[in-house]
Amino acid sequence: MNAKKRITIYDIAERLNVTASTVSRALSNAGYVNAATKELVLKTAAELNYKRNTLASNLRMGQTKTIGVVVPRINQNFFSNVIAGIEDITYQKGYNLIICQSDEQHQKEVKCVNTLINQHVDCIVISVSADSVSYQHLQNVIDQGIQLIQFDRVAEELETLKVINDNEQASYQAVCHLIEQGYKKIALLEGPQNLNIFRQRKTGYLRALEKYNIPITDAFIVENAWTKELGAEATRKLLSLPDLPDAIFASTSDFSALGVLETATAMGIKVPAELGICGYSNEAFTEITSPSITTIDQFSVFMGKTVANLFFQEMENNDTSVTPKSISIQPELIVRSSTRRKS
Amino acid sequence: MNAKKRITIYDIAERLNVTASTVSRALSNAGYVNAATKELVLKTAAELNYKRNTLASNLRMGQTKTIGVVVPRINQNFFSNVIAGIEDITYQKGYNLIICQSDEQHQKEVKCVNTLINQHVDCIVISVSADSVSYQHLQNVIDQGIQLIQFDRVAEELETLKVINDNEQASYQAVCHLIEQGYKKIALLEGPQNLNIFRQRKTGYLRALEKYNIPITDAFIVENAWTKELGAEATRKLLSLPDLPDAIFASTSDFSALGVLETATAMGIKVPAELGICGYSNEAFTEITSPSITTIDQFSVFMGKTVANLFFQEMENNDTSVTPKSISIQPELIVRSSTRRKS
DNA sequence: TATTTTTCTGCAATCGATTGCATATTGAAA
DNA sequence: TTTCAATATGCAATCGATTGCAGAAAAATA
Repeated sequence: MNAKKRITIYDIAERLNVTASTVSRALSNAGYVNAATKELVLKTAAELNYKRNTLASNLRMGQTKTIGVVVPRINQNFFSNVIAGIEDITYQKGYNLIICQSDEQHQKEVKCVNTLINQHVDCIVISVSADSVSYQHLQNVIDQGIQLIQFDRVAEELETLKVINDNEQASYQAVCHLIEQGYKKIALLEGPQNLNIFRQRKTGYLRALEKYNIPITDAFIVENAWTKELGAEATRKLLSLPDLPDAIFASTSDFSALGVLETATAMGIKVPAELGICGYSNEAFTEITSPSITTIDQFSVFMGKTVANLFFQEMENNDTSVTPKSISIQPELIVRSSTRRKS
Repeated sequence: MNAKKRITIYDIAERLNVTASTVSRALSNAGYVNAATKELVLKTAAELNYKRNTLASNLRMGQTKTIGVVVPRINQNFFSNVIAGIEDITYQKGYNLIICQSDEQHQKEVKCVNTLINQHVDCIVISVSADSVSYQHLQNVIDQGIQLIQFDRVAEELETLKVINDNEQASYQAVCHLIEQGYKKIALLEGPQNLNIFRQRKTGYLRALEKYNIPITDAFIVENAWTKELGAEATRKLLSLPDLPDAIFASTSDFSALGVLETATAMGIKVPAELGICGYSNEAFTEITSPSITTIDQFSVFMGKTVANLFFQEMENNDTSVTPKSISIQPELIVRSSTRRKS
């Protein structure tokens, strides 16, 4: 690599017979600088193609104007949308993003978080990985005086800023909708229960059943079915029970719901007539399957924007004033063909 | 914000009655350090919860072990997959990623690139935005001695490392396939011609027609139809021509192809019997539409890995030895129901 | 034991930008 | 003309980690 030496403020200073101080002041628009000098500096900087060394600047200033984001999977729709939302806001404020992927592995997550701390980011935004158990690394972030914002999948016991979906309510609504459509034996595909979001979705499911006085059937609750394949497998199992369910709520994801749909279709079971299907996330494809899949929209881009805005708000009133520590976004049930039996 | 002072090597040094030099050497495993001293340093560092200040380190060392990535849209499947691929490799090597989004706007792209230069990233990976015209900002990157790697959408005139898809060949194959299936009047939905990829795809289309001695019908070539909506609109236009096409190659994206499919279906035109449809990108949904859509897989994650590996290779043999400057990945035509007329 | 080599540690400079303090210049007010 | 404020610039320290050089201590060799 051609490691040419970069132009620094000293080069500019030398050329103009002033000191670096003056150049610095001219470039950063701070303090007193003669108008003519300033113009000269600016002109010379442009000529020499000067680029400020952010490292040096940040080191001196003690802040990096950088936000670190840790998500389980960058290329998962929900997360990439959240990131896009964050980026939208932070870009406007002149902040940078460093993005890390935990790959759903606790150990990698810890490593990512530590790297971000070392990088002196001003804030860490995280959605914890599925196999997280300990949260020492997050406590660490707080101890280092770095703003920590959790979103979606959060460690509830940690006192941090949080942006979450009201999963329980959304799930409750979805199941109520199924019941109102005449489904009576509703199965639940649930996700890893160490994640708050999946616990909440389960609670919503149970609450809806309770409201309508529908007994809970243990066999209808299937653990850990959050990929298309696992959804398909769960469906095969459910549909071979002596007492069949008449609806399946894939609370884990739309992919899981897709697995359900494909399996049911392959088995010659009619959706929604014989089996109702509801997913979670409002992935783009849910609209174009046949039948289209009822699901829950999480407003992911908006969620990202909310996270970023929360950070900037918190920055501004650093007077430890009491700001709401947890923002809850109301997801929306999107009813489509896969659950519509009544007009 | 609680800006607690962080522990530095000086704090450790003071506590142990040695100098920062020794602490530094102990922590970075470089130079001579007494084994006992080293152990003490390590122990104390852990106790005090010391985190190295990467800013200071990078400033001194002149390298950041960071790669900047600029893409048009973070949350577009192809790009988020490429990023995931890059991340996979760079993570293993202990490198960080800074991700920026140009939003398909040239001006924002320039700003992103400049920020990355300021951040002293070791490498910039970019796929240019749709409305790019000038490439001065990229020339800048090179001039600053930063490794530049272009992928997918590249400015061909710039002499940089490139990782591209063989778009022309893929497009050629797709159209040949259509012709072999008996389609004779094939329309093309093309993308912005200032992007190399769309020019290449058009060339492939023309080459295929030529091979089979099919005359070019200007009315069958529709400009700028790269969203679902634009694809739908183009389809309405095409299907109201006096002389109808019998196939549409949405060379821009699968979304465009989806627009075609939906419009055709709504108009009561049978796919693939009356109209063949081929998309581009192998988005997840192409598999689950009915009929499923023939498309081209770009191996996006692999592409990301290739980009990252290329960077590290280039790093290692910095002796300006001649490495291939351009890697071409062969995309794969995935034939599905939307174009299958013959068994 | 004397000499050379190896190991250990400290000193001080460095990376590039920023900033408090001091000094110098200019201009305005008394 | 004197006095004070405002403006302009320089000096030098600072942010935290790294490293070449030098001297001291320990170990190895003659």
